[in-house]
Amino acid sequence: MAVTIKDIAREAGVSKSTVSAAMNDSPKVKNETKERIKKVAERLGYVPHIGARELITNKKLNLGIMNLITYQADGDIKNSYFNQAYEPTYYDMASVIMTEISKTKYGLLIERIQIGQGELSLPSFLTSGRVAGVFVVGTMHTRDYIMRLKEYTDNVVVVGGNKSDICDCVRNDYTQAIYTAVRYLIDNGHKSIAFVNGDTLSQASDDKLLGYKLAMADANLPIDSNLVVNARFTGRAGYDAVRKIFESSKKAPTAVCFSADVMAVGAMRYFYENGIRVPDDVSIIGFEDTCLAEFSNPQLTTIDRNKRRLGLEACRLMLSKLENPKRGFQDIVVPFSLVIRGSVKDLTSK
Amino acid sequence: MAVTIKDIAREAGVSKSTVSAAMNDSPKVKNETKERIKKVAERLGYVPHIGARELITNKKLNLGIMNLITYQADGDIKNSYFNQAYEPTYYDMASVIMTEISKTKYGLLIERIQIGQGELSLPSFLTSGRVAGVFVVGTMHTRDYIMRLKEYTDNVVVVGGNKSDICDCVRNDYTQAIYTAVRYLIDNGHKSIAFVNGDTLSQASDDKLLGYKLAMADANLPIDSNLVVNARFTGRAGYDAVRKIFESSKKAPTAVCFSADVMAVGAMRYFYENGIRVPDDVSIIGFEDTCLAEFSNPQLTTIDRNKRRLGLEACRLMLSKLENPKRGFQDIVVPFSLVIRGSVKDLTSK
DNA sequence: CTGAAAGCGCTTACAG
DNA sequence: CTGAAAGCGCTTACAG
Repeated sequence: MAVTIKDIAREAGVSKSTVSAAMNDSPKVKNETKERIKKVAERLGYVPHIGARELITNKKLNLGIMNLITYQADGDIKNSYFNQAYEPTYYDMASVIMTEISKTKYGLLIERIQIGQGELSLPSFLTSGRVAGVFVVGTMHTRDYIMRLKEYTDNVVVVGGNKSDICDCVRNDYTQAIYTAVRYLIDNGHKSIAFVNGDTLSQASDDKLLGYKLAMADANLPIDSNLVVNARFTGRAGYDAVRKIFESSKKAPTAVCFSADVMAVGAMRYFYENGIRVPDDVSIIGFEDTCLAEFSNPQLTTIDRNKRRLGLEACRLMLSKLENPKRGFQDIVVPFSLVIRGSVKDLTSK
Repeated sequence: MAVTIKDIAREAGVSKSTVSAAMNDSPKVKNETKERIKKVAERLGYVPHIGARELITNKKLNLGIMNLITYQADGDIKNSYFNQAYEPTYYDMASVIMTEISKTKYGLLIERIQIGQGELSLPSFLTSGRVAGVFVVGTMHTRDYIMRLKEYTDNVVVVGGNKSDICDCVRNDYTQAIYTAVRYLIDNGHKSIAFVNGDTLSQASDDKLLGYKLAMADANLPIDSNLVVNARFTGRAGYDAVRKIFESSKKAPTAVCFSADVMAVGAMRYFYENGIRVPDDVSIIGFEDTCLAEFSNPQLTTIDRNKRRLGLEACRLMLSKLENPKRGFQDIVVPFSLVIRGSVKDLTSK
């Protein structure tokens, strides 16, 4: 049996109420008594019972994080990383949140949720009433889905998605980000630039396309609709996208902007297999800055979303909402940055 | 306010005891009453209060998973993926566990723990008494550390570590695995084979070294001690290891076996930068089968640890221990398999 | 400043 | 087969 406030009360010669007040640093308890009680608690190895506390305060002391998984055969992590959604991105985001939340009084539950296949399943930590709030990671959800979550809790923070009027959001300015990427290609002398956009179901795809169009327009470059395609967030999709572009175009583009690193690195396989050299024959740029970008050869030039900051802000928002449930929803836009590595060739100095 | 058994009792015209028994499918309740009660519960949207249940049963209804992180500056996920421990491996393992545990009555808490820097920190879900058991992912821990964990719970399952007499273990036969990898190189005609082993602190390094030695001995191949090095589990370490080997050897080895994919792919950067072609000039083989292996060019031949099976067995062990706390500790060895891709050249057909 | 009492939502003997 | 009572470990008014 674990030690309880009753044990401490007996040992310290005070009542349970006093122990409780002392452990919660209530100003009602004399400092001397408080210290004596705390010392006893320490000695006895007292750990408050979370369940009892949740019961009496009518507040949950856990938070949940849900990774929205798509394109994957039923929980099977084998089945080729190349063909499925690239999950390490979720982990990067989640890992910051884990570290931050572990410093608070909350525990952090985690669940992977498969969505996009008919009915939307909900995380069981939500439906079983375990959590005081949830972090939703990823862009592949709809407003309706968030509404479903909100039947269980009002404390929803979407990390790396889009602006929403029904929950807190932490995200990047996707239009500006892709604009910056394409602009960088243009500044390096590229004129024929393909754009491999993300999934049509992703909330960010429209913003990204706008960024591409704006950058091209600002440089007075015409847009060839054959060079703009949508693809899923997998290596395979990136591979297929560039194959289609390079096999069908009379004159291949000199550069390709991808709306996710995973597609860019997938495309590198196509280039490698076909003797098309990066960056000598084609320049490419990604978006996200995953480990894939740093481990590829050449290393991928990309846009760093600042996942650490994204996670930090998400925690801040969650904690503030928990403190002050009535405050309005917030939308935090985190700055991104261009990471120049080795996949873009400068055509101007040539 | 959430609906409680009291509400259901009133609505169904029975006592709280009966509601409780009915919801727990006790045989003591007549089927007819049971169904009536369940229907009411359903209609009212009843969700049992986990905390209350934990309190009265004196059992925790959450489990914890801890990812043992090494080589990393204080929770900072930026700071170069190339230079730090490769975490997606943890995520792969954890992801299977998430999926499995979400099907049970347990919730799953997650935490990243930095170890190997002086004092061993414990996950707060353990010290705060939230969990009924913990999954420990990774090889970078000591027996002492497991003992520390066991001060809090007897239900510890180490996933992907080594055999232990004080907890359940799910792992691979590292000696056999590396033997198989090296043997594959030998079968492809390689005679001068370097071995980049893992961190000296990893529990598996000794086993792996043995596998290398056995394979070489079985083929009557001499071991050049200059070709056997230890390295940390980072891309940078793999890079540095092969640089050292290739810069110092008079005759470079024709093949290198790495005890982790992350090091192999890190080494590919060195080869790429120095115009050493894989597999034409040097053959390499990894261990683990991470996404890095599939996304590299050429794709990395490696050993698949069968992470899915590893995670599945870990869950099975945890659940069985929870059911039957007195059973002895088990040691499950999961079969691995060789995944042949494009990083090994066949010298025999030449 | 300290203590006695009530009660959160559940389960578990025990009585009928 | 069903119900009344006790109690898990805590916090929160309230009384002194």
